[in-house]
Amino acid sequence: MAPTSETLTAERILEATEEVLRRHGPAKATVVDVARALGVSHGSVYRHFRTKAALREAVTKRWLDRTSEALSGIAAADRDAESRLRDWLAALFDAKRRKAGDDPELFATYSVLTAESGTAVGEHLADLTAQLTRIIEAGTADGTFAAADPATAAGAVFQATVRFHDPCHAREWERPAAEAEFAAVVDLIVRGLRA
Amino acid sequence: MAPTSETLTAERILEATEEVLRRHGPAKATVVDVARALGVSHGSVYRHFRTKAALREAVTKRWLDRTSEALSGIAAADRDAESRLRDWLAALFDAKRRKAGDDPELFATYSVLTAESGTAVGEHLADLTAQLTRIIEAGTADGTFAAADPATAAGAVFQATVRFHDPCHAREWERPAAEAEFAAVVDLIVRGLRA
DNA sequence: CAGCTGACAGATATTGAAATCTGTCAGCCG
DNA sequence: CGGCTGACAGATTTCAATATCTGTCAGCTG
Repeated sequence: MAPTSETLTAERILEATEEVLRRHGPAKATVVDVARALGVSHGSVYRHFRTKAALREAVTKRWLDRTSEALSGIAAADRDAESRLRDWLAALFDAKRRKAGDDPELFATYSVLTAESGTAVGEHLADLTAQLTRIIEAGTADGTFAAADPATAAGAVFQATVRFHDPCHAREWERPAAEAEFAAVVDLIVRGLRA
Repeated sequence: MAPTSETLTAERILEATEEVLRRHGPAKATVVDVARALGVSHGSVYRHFRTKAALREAVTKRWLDRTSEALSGIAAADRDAESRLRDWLAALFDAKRRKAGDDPELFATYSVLTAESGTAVGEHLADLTAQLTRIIEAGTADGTFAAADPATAAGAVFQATVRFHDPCHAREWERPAAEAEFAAVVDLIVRGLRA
């Protein structure tokens, strides 16, 4: 807000961009707005990010990475594979549902950003399925699960729960039945994985 | 096109509306266009459908019903439950993917219509899960499947395959990996249902 | 001289006036 | 008399003029 005199860094630009996106929404947030918030000319912003699209993608990546990190703790926990899988899926659903419910406008903003993102979303999804793969590998090793190919199984689990983590289904997460529907899908999946 | 002199019926209006939607798309299709195509005044259309929204919903319902009918044959076929389930899911995916691939504009049109629809889509989904429920009930009866509550299981199966029939995932149906991903999800689900 | 500025060209978005559309209804026609 | 028409009010959409934005770069400044 008040033009700080610290050196202009990519990090500061990303913070200002998040703030501008939060205030103006994805359609009206401009590079000029970001520069104004930082008290610099918009030319300076282009010194750190080649295009507006690159700036938006960097903000998106930061946001996605925060989710990945929160979940990786559960994936790496020291518990039986089935509990970890259930907790991980529940945590993913919960995080998404909370974000969508608490601040719908901000969530809509990031939904637009992820839709226009080039590689950031793909990498994020690859990261999440890698976490799932680790859980299923552990379960296969200790005899809980029987998966010929843990990576394929992880992909199937991820896609079978798409309704509970993909933004395009956000509208349905608020319905009272959502919790029971989620439980039914997870039960079906876990039974499908068991040895 | 050429103003026919047959009596104006709801059916004829629906056909003309489909044609206008196909030509102009959902954003530009107007009631006046439909009336013009039929060679009548737009006031006459309002004699058969109270609002433009009701007219659009009726067209949507017709379109959805055609899908339901095509699938109900498979659901009622005289074969073992697991084959019927696999065929039914494959037929659903195939029908959707073909529609989206063959005429993307028309598919986009109907995606808009279903998104704005009030009850028609809900009824269609209820119809499809009812078909699934019948298959799973049959499988439970003959010992193939073990489902405490076939209706709940059917809902879970339907939602676990959402990625392969919900229009909001249409973009992903064209990717080469889609077929293998579908197979993996169906295998996981079928294993989860088995006794 | 490294980093920032601000003017610029072409692309995109906003605005408000004019055109079109939705939904109604009094009256016409067969 | 039942069904259709066409004019109408208010809402929505279109269109073109205007303003703003993106991305570049020559030159300023500390």
